[in-house]
Amino acid sequence: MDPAIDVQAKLEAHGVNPTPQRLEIGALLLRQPVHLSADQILQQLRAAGSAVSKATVYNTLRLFTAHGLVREVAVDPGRAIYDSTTVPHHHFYNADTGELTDIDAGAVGLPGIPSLPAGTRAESVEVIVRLRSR
Amino acid sequence: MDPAIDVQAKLEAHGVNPTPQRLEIGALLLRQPVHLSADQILQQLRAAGSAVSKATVYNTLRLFTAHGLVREVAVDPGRAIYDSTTVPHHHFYNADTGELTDIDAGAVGLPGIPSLPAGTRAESVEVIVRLRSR
DNA sequence: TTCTATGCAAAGACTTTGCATGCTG
DNA sequence: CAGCATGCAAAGTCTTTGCATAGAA
Repeated sequence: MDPAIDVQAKLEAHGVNPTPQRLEIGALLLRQPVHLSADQILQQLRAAGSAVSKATVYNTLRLFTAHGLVREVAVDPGRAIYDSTTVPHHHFYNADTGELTDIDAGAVGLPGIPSLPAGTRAESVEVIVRLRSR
Repeated sequence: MDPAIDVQAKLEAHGVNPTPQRLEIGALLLRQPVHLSADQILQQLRAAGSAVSKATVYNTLRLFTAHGLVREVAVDPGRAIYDSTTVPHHHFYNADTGELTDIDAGAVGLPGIPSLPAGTRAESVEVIVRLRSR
């Protein structure tokens, strides 16, 4: 059972055409829970000898996000982090190391979100606990 | 009681030298609770006839943040929003309009943040409720 | 062959850096 | 006069766009 099959099936299940570049990027993101920036993905591709362009990495990440294969995490204005865990959950963010750690949604109670502004619906509730190394 | 005095006093209380440019930027940010991006601040300065450069706006915002006069809110990777309310609180973020609204910290219960990773201390806990227009 | 989808070079947006200028002791 | 603080032009960094290419009908 070639693990590449998993990635291909996952792309197809989400309506994404499995091109070679998307399979390469998907292999890095979709086989295990990871938090990666676009640049980290590009580094890993280069290290593995791949020649996928930077623009294609960005476009692919945008496509994956639009199709629900990954989630964008906003912790640092200035670079997006992509999270391959798509079920609702929260994050520790260590501002000193840049390290991002998952917090299970069940571990955080969230009673009493106030009523939403008129004409809107809630799309997600995200808790970020910012840390500093001690 | 010239309101400009307020801004000057506030800068001095936080150890920031009140230069003309900083007073101009402070007047936009520090007199009332606002959420502004660097670009919005630049627009407002230009509209008021000011000639402060873009770089100075960015540098000043960084300085204000370092001295606790404003807080950076990470909602959109790609542009920072500066919040003149520095006491702990949370946010609604309308991804369609870009609008950011405060949620009082008392309105959201947050029982059970799991124990922190070893060697770290929590700096802040931020809840972001993402909205879409309906 | 025409039409659509794909991938990347080049362009754009946002932010930081390095240095010229002017002020302080 | 030496040294430091300040503000901005220019140089990054990160991301998106537009078009050439390749593939499908």
